[in-house]
Amino acid sequence: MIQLHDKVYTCPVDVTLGFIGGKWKLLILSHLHQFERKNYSQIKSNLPGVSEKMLSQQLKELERDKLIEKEVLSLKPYRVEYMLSAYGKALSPVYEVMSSWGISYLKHNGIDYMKDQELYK
Amino acid sequence: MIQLHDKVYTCPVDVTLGFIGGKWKLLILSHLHQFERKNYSQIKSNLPGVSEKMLSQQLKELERDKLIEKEVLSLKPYRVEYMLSAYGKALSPVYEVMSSWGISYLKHNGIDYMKDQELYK
DNA sequence: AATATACCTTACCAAAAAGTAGGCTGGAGA
DNA sequence: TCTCCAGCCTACTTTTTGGTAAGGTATATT
Repeated sequence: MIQLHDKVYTCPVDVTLGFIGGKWKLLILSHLHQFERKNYSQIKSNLPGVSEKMLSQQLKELERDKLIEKEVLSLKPYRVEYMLSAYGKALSPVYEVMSSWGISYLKHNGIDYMKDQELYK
Repeated sequence: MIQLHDKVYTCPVDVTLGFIGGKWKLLILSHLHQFERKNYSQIKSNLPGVSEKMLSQQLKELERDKLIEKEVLSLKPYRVEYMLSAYGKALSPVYEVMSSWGISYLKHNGIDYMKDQELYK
């Protein structure tokens, strides 16, 4: 049992899960892993189905927890770019293994993601 | 967009998340990764806070999805052991990276999990 | 005979997470 | 001037998830 920030965790994996759990965070992180840096709208269109509420909420939490960084490109027209921080990059194997596991699962189910992915856009 | 089993996924990571998402599944998997094979009660005591409902539900789903395997040791007194399947083992880097990420996060917050872990039992 | 332990299941309820819908600023382009 | 897009935020509602409590079988232990 680990106590931290008024919460109790059963093990280190549980601690990590506290930061990247939920429906959207790992998706955001792995997209930033794939594409390096992206602005708000680009992330939004990469994650079909995300609502703006969810996206800005999750981005804010990821930023607060130092998994991603936001660079403000301009203020007058407010423009930003998001990218993985060193902490976020340390989880790269997670994004990669989960991605290839998913791809091979799809392959076993007759879906060749690598070949078909342009069809899904 | 990927369509599979009446659901829509945004990418392969999302597909994988469909199998290991939620509060308990990754914890169960990483415990089985650490300890090789365990019976129901051992898993239960390794996951403080899990209810029997959640545990048997999640074990059942993980088994259905072929991430773990159950060996029935005896029927008359019903005794079983759970272990990772090949599919479950393919995610090992996920368990390991998430665990070491958690440990280093704790270290940065003044908790030396490796040193202190016997204290928490 | 009573209790304890392993291994579950089910019905019901509460909390957390996520979705909907709207609104707001400040350019840029027609 | 009107509309569009980037980049958000907030109130409200719904869905999903997880928790509680109880029940149930079979065997071993005291």
